Amino acid sequence: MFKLSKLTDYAVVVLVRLAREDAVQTSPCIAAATGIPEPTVAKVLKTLASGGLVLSQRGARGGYRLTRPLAAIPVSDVIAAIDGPIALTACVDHGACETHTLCPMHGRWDPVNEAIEAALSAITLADMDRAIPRVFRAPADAARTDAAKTDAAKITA
Amino acid sequence: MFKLSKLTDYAVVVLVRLAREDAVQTSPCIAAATGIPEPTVAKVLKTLASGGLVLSQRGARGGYRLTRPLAAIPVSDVIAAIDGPIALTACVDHGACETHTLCPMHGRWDPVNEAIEAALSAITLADMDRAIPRVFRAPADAARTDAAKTDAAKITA
DNA sequence: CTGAAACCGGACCAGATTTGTCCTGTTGCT
DNA sequence: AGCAACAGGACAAATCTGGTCCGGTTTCAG
Repeated sequence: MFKLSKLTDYAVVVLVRLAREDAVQTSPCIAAATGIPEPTVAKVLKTLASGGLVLSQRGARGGYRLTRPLAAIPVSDVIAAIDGPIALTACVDHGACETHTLCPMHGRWDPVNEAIEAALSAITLADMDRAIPRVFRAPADAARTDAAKTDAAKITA
Repeated sequence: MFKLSKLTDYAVVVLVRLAREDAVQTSPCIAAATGIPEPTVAKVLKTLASGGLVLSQRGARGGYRLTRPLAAIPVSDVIAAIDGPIALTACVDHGACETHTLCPMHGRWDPVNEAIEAALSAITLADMDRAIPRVFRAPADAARTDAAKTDAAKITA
């Protein structure tokens, strides 16, 4: 029904959260800060890493960090990383449906697909970050402060 | 994964087919012409009828016909009729997620949603009809022999 | 050198959603 | 009347997603 997966939603939250710190952040830490279950955060981060949106640092004291600023990440990249390439229907980019001869719609969705991709490429995560009503910014910031303290404690410990 | 349902795909095929005749057409007839199973065609048409995109004529000699020309039907209308209103995430148009205070992304997807809706409203079924490679234009009625050279028909957009 | 912390990558199950079909009215032409 | 065709919902099967868990590997700290 033309919705995107919840994982993509999470990915945006995680990425924005990741942008608030310079240091690498662990998935448990991000999970605590965002309220998303830890295994899910880990899964999202792994996917984002293989998509090249975040860098991973292995070993103790490891974690993740962004590869580019939020303003350089269009929404289309996040969706592509999580959900795979944007393709509204099976006909769009695979050469064709199995039966060329009977598929009366081959290539039909191409212009639609391109229009959507263009729209999605024009919006960056920085835009989405700005779009949050201020009512929700403050609490998020508060949560961040707390979490940051926790992080600091852990790091200095 | 950011795909639309197959039903929507069918709906476009059915609507385009419907536009080729002035007279009302029955669902069995359309099913035969498009190769889509008859019960499914009937389901799609019923949905489209309740969405106001086609008019139904009951009784013997009944059938369906378009309420407006293809050029006056944006893709967004078809999607809205089949899949419901366009809403990328649950947060988009419902007031909010259950827990306002903890949802750090309330309202975040709004600009994205609007961009997509705009892109979808700008493309009509007539545009999609034109987008079909010529190999597939005439032959919706009769399976053609030249299906092999579809590659040559790669869109010249 | 040893241990712990953290990522890697895949398998896995439960649940929701979608697909496609059918059945029983109701309407309206002939 | 009789028949053709739509109306509307119920339904089972299949697919997909969401979310979790596991063993393995890498790296840092003591």
